[in-house]
Parts: sequence; C-alpha cells; structure tokens
Amino acid sequence: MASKPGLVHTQDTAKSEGRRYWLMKTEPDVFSIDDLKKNKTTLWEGVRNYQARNHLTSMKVGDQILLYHSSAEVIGVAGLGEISKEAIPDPAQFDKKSEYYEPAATKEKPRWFCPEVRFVEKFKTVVTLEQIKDDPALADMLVIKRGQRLSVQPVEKKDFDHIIKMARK
DNA sequence: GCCAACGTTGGC
DNA sequence: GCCAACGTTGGC
Repeated sequence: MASKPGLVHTQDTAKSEGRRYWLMKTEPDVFSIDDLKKNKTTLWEGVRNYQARNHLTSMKVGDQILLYHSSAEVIGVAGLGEISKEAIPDPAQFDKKSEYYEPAATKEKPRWFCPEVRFVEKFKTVVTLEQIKDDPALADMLVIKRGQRLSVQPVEKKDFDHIIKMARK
C-alpha cells in the first residue's frame, strides 16, 4: 500500500500535532517565573483584551508558552510553560473586590476566560528583548513589532525553537 | 516619568 | 458609524 510520507506519524509527531506556541507577558513584580515555579500551575487571570481573550480560549492542553517578563529590570523571555487546562471563566470577573471585576459579566454569560499554565522551565539567563531584536532570525516575532501590546501572542514554532536555542547557549 | 501606540467609551 | 477623549501598555 502506498503511503503518503507527510502522513506518517511517529508517536512524537502525533502528540505534537496541532500543538501551538504562544508568548504570554507578565510583570514579574506582580507574577514572575519564580512564582510559577513555586506554585507549579496558575490560572492566567486578569487578561482584559478581546484579542488576547480569543487566543486564551483557543489554547489546548499541551500548547507551549514562552513566559515573557515585561516592565522588568531584565525584559525578555524568562522561561517556558505549557497549557495544563483549557480556559474556564475567569473567576476574578465576578469578584467585586478584584481590580479585574467586570460588572457586565454574569455566570451565565462570562466575558473573560483563563487557561491554566504549568511551569516547565526557568531559563538560566533571560533571552532579552534586545537579543530578540538583534537576531534577524526572529525578525517576524510580534513582540518586537512597533506598538504591539498584546499580552498573549501566537508564536511560530521556528521562533519558539530558536528562543530555546538561545537560552541554552 | 515620558510618551507613542493602541483600545475603549460614549456623545452625536 | 464617526471620532474625540480618555485609559492602558510597556519600552526607554
């Protein structure tokens, strides 16, 4: 029987098929890679931007995350995470005391959602924004695009892999 | 602290 | 639907 080379699945490719890659920003003063390492997992609460929300709700278990420190002493990718649970309604939107309270949201019609992120790895040294900007191979990354403020961004696999290579150097 | 870039709100 | 005013993000 003729086989189509493109459709031959090793277990590994089967597992990683459809896996996607993301960059998620966090301010380390608020929640850092060290906090995630300590907690093991976290609900990614507080995202209040529709485009970012749409990314969050499309994430699947196993999707890989670049954890990016913004507004930090050392700005850049600090480590890796992965999606451990798909998005649920963000509990903070129902909490009147929370800065993320959303008056327009109801339990029946939640507005904001958050997945659970699991700690994977803290890089020995941060792959800095400057390094990313200086590397022509990463020229397409959204994070270095002018005016790009989205706190949840899709990342190409090649860029994800390249960042990891830089971190291991 | 500055400010460019962007998103949201609300009057019309 | 337009758009001015305002708020936020985030690097510098």
